[in-house]
Amino acid sequence: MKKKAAPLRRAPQQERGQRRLDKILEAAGKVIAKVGYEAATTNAIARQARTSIGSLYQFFPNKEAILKALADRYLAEMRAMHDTMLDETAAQLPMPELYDRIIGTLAHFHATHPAFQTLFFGSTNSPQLAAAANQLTEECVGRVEALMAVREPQLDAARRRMCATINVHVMKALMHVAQESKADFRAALLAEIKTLLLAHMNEVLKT
Amino acid sequence: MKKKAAPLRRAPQQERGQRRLDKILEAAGKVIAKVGYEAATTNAIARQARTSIGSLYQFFPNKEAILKALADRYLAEMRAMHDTMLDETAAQLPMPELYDRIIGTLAHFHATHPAFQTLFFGSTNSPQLAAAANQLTEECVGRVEALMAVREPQLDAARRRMCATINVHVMKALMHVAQESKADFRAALLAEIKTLLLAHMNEVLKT
Amino acid sequence: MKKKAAPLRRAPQQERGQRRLDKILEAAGKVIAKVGYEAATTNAIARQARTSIGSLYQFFPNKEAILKALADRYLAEMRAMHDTMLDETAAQLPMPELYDRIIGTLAHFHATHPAFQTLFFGSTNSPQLAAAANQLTEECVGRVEALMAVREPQLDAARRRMCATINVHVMKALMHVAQESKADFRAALLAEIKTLLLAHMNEVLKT
Amino acid sequence: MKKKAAPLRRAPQQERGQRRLDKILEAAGKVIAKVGYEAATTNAIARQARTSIGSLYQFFPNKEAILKALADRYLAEMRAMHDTMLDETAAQLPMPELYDRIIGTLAHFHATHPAFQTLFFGSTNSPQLAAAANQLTEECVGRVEALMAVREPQLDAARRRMCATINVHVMKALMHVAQESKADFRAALLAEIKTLLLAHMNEVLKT
DNA sequence: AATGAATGAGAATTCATTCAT
DNA sequence: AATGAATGAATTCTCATTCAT
Repeated sequence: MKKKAAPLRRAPQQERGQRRLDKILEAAGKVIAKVGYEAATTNAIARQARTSIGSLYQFFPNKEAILKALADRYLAEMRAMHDTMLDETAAQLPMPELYDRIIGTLAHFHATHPAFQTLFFGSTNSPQLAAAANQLTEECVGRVEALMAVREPQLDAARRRMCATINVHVMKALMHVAQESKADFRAALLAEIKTLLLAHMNEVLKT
Repeated sequence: MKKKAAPLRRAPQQERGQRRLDKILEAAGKVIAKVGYEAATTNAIARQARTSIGSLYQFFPNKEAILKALADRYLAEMRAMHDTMLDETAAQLPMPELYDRIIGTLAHFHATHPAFQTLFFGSTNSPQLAAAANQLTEECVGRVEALMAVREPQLDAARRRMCATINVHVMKALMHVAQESKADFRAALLAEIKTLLLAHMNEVLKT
Repeated sequence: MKKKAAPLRRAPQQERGQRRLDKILEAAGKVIAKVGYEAATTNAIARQARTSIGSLYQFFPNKEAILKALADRYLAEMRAMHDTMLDETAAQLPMPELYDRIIGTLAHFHATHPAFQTLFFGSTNSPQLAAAANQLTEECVGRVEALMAVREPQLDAARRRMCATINVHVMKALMHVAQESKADFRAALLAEIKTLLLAHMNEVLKT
Repeated sequence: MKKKAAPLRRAPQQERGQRRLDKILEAAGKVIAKVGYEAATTNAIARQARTSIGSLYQFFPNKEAILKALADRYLAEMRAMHDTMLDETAAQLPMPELYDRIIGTLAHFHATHPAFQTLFFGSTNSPQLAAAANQLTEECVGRVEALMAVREPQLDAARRRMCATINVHVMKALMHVAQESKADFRAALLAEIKTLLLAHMNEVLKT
C-alpha cells in the first residue's frame, strides 16, 4: 500500500471551502475521539461533518490525507502553544511556577483536542501518521531540552536529553490518565505530576 | 458483528487441543507485534499458527475472542510475574533495590511479550479489550498500593493511590519508550526511571 | 443513468454559445485521443475546454450526448470529405489514381482527427455511439457502392456491396495500423493498401 | 495507477478450484462479449459465474488480472490453433487451399471465443492488456512471415513483413465484420477474403 | 448565464465468518 | 475434527450530474 505525500487535493480559495475543510477536520477529530483511529471511516467523518463523501474527497485525496491534515493542524496548534507557554519569561520563572504553567497549558490543550491522544499515541499502521507522531514528540523533547540548556547549563547534554525525554513522556502519559479521570482525581493528579517532575529535576541537579 | 461476551467456544480438554490453542495465541501475539492490532487478520493469525482458519474458529467464536484470550494470557503471566516480583521479601527490600528489581523484571517482561504493548495500550474499538486493559492497570495499581500500604503505612490512602497510579503509568510509558530505543539509551532510561520514581517517593514521604 | 435520445439541450443561437460548443467538442476530441474513451471524464473535458462543468451541462444533457455530438461532427466532416474526394471527376479517374486520392485523403483525415478512431472503432457500451459508428460505416459503404455502380455497372449488386464493404473495412483497419506506425512503415503500408485493393478489384472485374 | 504483474493469487491445486477458475474466466468472456471491456464489472463477472465476489478475489488479485488471465488463455488457444493450422503440410499446400484452411479455422475460433475481439482489439486503458494485444498481433504476423519465408523465399524481408502485416490485420478486421453479419453475408465475405488476399499475394509475387 | 462546490450511486477490494467436504 | 473454499457486508474512492451562488 504505497501512499504519496498526498497533500490537499484542492486548496480552498473561497471561505466557504475553508469552512467546509474545517468542518471535515473537526468531524474527523470527533469521530476519531469517539471510535478510534481505524474505525473512523471516511463515510462516518463525512456524516459527522454533515457533508457528502464526494465533497470530502474533493479536499482530500484519500483517508490518510485527512488524518495527516488533522495531525498537521494539531502540530501547528501545539507549536503555537509552545511558543506562548515557553516564551522568554519561561526561562526566568522559578521551576515550580514553570511546571504550573506547563501543566495547566497542556491540560487545557488535551481537554480541547479530543483526538490528539488517539492520533499521536495510538499505534497506527499509517507510516505518515507514525512519522508525524514521532516528529511531534521530537519537537517537544527539543523544546524542553532547549529550555533546560538555558536554565540549567551545568547539565551535560546526554543527561539533559534524558530529562527532557522523561518529562515529555511522563507528561504525555499522565495527561492521558488525567483526561480519563474524574475531576477530583484529575486535579490531584495534575498537582502530583508537578511534584514528580520537580523532585526528579531537583535530584538530577543535585548531582 | 455481534459483541457477546464470547469466551472460548470449546474448552479443550485434550492436550492436542490445548497445544493448538497455544499455537494460535502465540501466533496472534507474533502477528500483532509485526503488523499491529487492526492489521492482524484472522487468516494471518491462522497462517502464522500453521493451522486452518476453520480450526481457529473452532476454538474462538470471533476475532475479538482471540485477542481477549491473548490479553487474558498476558494478564495471567503478569500476575505470575507480580507474585514473583512482589513476594514477601519485597516488603523488606530497601527502596532502591526494590525499584531495581521491578524495573528489571518489567523490562524483561516487555521484551519477551512483544504484543503486550500494542494490545493493552493501543487504542482499540473493542470494549472487551479496553476492559481488559483497564483491569490490567487496575491490578497493577492495586498491587503497588498494597505493597505501599505495608511499606509506608503512614501514607494516607488517597495519596497512596495517587502514588501507585503514577508509578504504574510512568512505568508503562517509559517501558514503552525503552523498548523502542537503542540499547544504550534504553539502559540509561531504565536507570533514570529509578531515579525519577525514587525521588518522587522520597519527596512524598518527606511530607 | 437514463439513456434518452438526448440531443442538444439548448440550440445555441448566439455565436458565443456556438464557440463554446465548438470548444467543448474540440476538447472532447483531445481528451479522448489522449486518454481513451472510457477514461475521458466530463470534468476532464470541461477543464480542457477551459470552461466549467456546469456550462458543459448547459449544452449537453449527459456525457453520451457529448460523444454523440462529436461523432456527428466527425460524420459531417467525413461527408464533406467524401463530397470533395468523390466528386464527378472521381468517376472518370483511372483506378490507381482514384485509390491514390482516396488513400491520401483518408490518411490525412485520420491524422487530423485523432479521436476519430477511438470513437468509432473502440468497443463502446453506448448504443448511441455504436449506432453512429454503424451509420458511418454504412454511409462509407454506400458512397463506395454508388461510385462503383457508376464506374463498373457490369458488377452485380451483391458483389458490388461486398467489394464496397471490403474496401471500407480494409481501409479502416489499415489506416488505423498506419496511424500507429512509424513514418517509413506508414508510407509503405499506404502504398500497399493500394496494391491490395487494386489487385482485388482487378480480380473481381476479371470474372 | 500502478499494477504489478499480478498473476494468479492462488494456484488452484484441487480440481474444484480449477473448475471455478474456469467458470470465472468463461463468465468474464461472456460479460465482456455482452457489455464490453470497461463495463464488465467484477460483480457482474462474479454473478455470471454464479460465484461470490469474494471467491473471485481469491483467485485474482484485481480486475485487470482477470482480463489478463482471459487474454492469456485466448493467447494459448490461439497458439494451439496456429500449430494445428500451420503445420508442416501448410507449407506444401496450394495457396487457395491454404487460405481456405486459415479462414475456416479463424472463423471458427472467432465464433467460439466471443470476447476475443473485444479484449484484443478494443481500445483499453490497461497497459497490460494493450501489451497482450500487441503481443498477439506480433505473434500472428511472425507466424505468417515464417510461413511465407518457406513458401516464397524470393520475397525480400521487408515486403514479406508488409504482406504478413496486411494479411493479419485484414483477416482480423474482416473476421470481425463476418462475426457481426448474417450467415449469408458471412459466408460470402469469408469467400471474398480469400479472393482479396490471394489476389494481393499473386500481385506481389508477380513483381 | 456561468461557475464550481456538492451530491451520491456504483465500482473495486478486503476480511470476518460460515459451511461443504 | 480439520480444512480451506465460499460468502457478502463493509470500506475506500470515482465520476456523472445537479444546484446554490
